[in-house]
Amino acid sequence: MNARRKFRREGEERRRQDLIDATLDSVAEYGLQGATLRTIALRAGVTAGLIRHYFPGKEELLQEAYAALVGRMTEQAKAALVMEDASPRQRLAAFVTANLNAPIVDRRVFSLWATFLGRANADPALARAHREGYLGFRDEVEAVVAEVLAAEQRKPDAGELRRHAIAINAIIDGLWIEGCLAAEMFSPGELAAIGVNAIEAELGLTPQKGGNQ
Amino acid sequence: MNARRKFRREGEERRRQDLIDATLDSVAEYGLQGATLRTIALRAGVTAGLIRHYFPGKEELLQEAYAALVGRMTEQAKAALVMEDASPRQRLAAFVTANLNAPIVDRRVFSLWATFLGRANADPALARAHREGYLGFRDEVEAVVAEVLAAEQRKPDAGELRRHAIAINAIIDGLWIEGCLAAEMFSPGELAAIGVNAIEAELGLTPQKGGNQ
DNA sequence: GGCCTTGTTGCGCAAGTGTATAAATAGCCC
DNA sequence: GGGCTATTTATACACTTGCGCAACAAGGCC
Repeated sequence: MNARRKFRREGEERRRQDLIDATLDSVAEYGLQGATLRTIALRAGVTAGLIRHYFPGKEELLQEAYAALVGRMTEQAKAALVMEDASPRQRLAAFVTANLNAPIVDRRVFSLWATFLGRANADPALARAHREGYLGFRDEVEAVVAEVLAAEQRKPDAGELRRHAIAINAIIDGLWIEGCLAAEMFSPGELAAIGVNAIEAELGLTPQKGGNQ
Repeated sequence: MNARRKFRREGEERRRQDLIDATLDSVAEYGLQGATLRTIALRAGVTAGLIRHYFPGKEELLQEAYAALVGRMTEQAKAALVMEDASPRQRLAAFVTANLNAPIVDRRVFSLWATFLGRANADPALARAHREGYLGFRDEVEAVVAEVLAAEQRKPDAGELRRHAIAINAIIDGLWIEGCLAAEMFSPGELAAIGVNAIEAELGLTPQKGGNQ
């Protein structure tokens, strides 16, 4: 009796990923305070002590988890931009639509985003991780906007371009938040439609017949 | 030696407010995990045991603190709407401008907002407090938008009005976040100008000469 | 001024935390 | 199949946490 628990050895990268995923799950469900090493380990199917074999401490685990989250979010968001043979305007619309539907609009992701961002004030490492992801996102927006306006024969100066990008970024972020916090208040696709309309109005694009395809 | 600490008796309401303020300060500075009863009490200038004289437990203290925060935020936000002798369009612009400048655009407030919202997923009481403040805000937006459009002789149906309010709310929220997280990236008044422009574009208002007063 | 109420302190406690470390065993190499 | 090693478990530890409770004293009341 009192037999020692059976276990399997996993590859290093696999185990690290499992621990990071378990961390994100725990934070999303119980918050930062509820995400203890024991909770995380339980969810990952290991014992708490193992975590220190892969991470110097809890803080580093949390930082890596946040970095992973930001990485996945921006990766998914940008993925919608790689459409070949599409007009800039269509690509912008597709980008907005992708960012205002599942899986990006998601309560769990929002909960994680807010939780970590709340600590960014006190933790420079988290603040940096956020800043990098955010600026990358906005650069992407600015690039597409430039293409859209160029296709319309318009030549905005740098300041105008920047202000458009800021506004469009705000529209996407704001709608994303509304969708995450109260998904049941919107019909499917409604947020995306509102977003595309608002953004095309911001850019002064003339509405296309049939709404927006 | 070992003298007992001197203290003053405060009025009940005053002490409760002090404790709530100390709680918000602690959460903003150290996050939810760092906001321990002892930290809060230290900042309030009392000992930890006293907190239980005013609140059933830590959870209730946090909930009341969040409710107080939401109340103050929406109160400040709505205050900009009570301008007499101003056109609806001017009132809308004033509302947007007020929401995109200090003291509403503030790192500390954002940190608190994000921290509590991150836990709203798991804590229904926090979720309710947020929902109430949010819906009140959006109703306010919708009412002003209705006035603005009426002044332009336009008669939007309920759905159109709702979509405008959603978009405008998103613009304000999104710019608010950008401002809170990276205030140094924007010149004074820039965010408000971007917001007013975006919102007037959303509503299809013709630009007024001299930009927006 | 002395008493009485109750706001307030100070201390203790059990539960839970992150970390340290020794003991065990899974799985590869030969 | 028998070691070797590094992954994994298990346990211990010092510390912090929220909470309970008894003693104390501040300040109103007579």
